[in-house]
Amino acid sequence: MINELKSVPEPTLRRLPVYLHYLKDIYKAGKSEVSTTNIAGELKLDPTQVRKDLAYTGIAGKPKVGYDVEVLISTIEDFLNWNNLTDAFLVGVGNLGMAILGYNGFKKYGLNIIAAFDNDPAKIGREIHNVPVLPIEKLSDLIKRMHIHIGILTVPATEAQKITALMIQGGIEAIWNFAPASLKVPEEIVVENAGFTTSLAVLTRKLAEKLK
Amino acid sequence: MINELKSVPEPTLRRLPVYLHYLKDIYKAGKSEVSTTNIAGELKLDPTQVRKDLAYTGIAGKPKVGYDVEVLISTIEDFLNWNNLTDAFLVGVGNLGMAILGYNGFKKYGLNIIAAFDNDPAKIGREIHNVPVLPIEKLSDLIKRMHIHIGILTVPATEAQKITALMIQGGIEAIWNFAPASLKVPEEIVVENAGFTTSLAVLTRKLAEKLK
DNA sequence: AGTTAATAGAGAAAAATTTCTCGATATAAT
DNA sequence: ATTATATCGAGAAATTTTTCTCTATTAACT
Repeated sequence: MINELKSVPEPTLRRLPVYLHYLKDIYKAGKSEVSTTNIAGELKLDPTQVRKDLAYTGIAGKPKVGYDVEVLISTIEDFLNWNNLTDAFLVGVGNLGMAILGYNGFKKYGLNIIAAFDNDPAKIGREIHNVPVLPIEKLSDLIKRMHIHIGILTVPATEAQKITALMIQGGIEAIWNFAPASLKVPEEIVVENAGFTTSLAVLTRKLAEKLK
Repeated sequence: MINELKSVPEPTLRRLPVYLHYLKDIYKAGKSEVSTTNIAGELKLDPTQVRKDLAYTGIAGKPKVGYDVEVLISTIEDFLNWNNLTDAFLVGVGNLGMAILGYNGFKKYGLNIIAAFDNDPAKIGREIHNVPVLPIEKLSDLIKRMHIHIGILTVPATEAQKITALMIQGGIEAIWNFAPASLKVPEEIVVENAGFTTSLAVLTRKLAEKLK
């Protein structure tokens, strides 16, 4: 039972990167200490909520002062495992897939995309932003051989389940799904849906509510 | 007070597009009726939860049968206002901005991107996937003149607040923010953060928890 | 027609999440 | 040293969200 990680409420988890970004901002601006009163005020949240969220990461603050910004940043990053690079495969080198390959900031978030896969002969064999594009046929086997844990899914919705099956066959642990589809996976596989449509639904509905 | 739209719990809102996708799938497959038992089983949710979610859209089901799939689809789409096209501007024609411009499925979600903005002279004046790229200087004024309600923000985090200010100056109503930054906006502006990092945090933490 | 089975919908209960209250503690000012 | 102030952290309360329970309704079967 040693080293077991306690599960965190998902709302908390979703706020942590928001804190992190703000903390990096003020760190760059020279602040070395910060209180939850300050964070909450800036991000329009409740101070107690921020305190409880931060408590999950295990950090301790000092009364009257708050938290050491530098320590807090690295504690959150550790908590999210963003200080360890994890290799990942990306499948689907379309518009979105290319954009993701082109964004070279993922290393900051612990993600290292080492290969991409597609079925378009025009793309296979090429390198996109220094990442080689390989044929889908090799996906399963390479996941297995290279012990890849994270698969990034940027294929059309129609292909999503098929590719998912291949990933699982190879032994993938987690899938970052950008397709607007809900994947069928065994219980133990981590799936995080990052499709635009969820977010867009929130936007369009709130706008409709606002404009009556 | 007539025509006031009741506000929906956000968790519900986030599930609606998931239902919608599944419903379209089974509709294509020829099913004309569906029960929440079925939906919930397929999406691994609780049937009562699905029923309560759907109830927000105002649809009524029939005992023993469930809901008419076609009616349900269009009811959800109406609810999200995806049956009305809303014009939008996109700002920041980088990797992600281009990918979004290249995805021509947004009309299905009620979104019509009619112009893009950037400060790169090499891009200004060109058309990307039939959308003209204009200089940032014109952003504010065109939002005002064309009564644009939705701004899509795909600029680097460092520019995000600056562009946000320009959008608000023009009178934007809602911002779909893809930058990993939390924007400062007046209370009445709708902001939906769609940055990757939130989603990635959930993925990497859950994976870390799973692998202990 | 009567019976059975499946499901919607309403309301209650349970669980999760957020917000409030308060005592303890560290810092700065007097 | 004493006092005043800001904030953490623990626990309680309130709120929101999810899950459970039950009744009524519809359709298919006997």
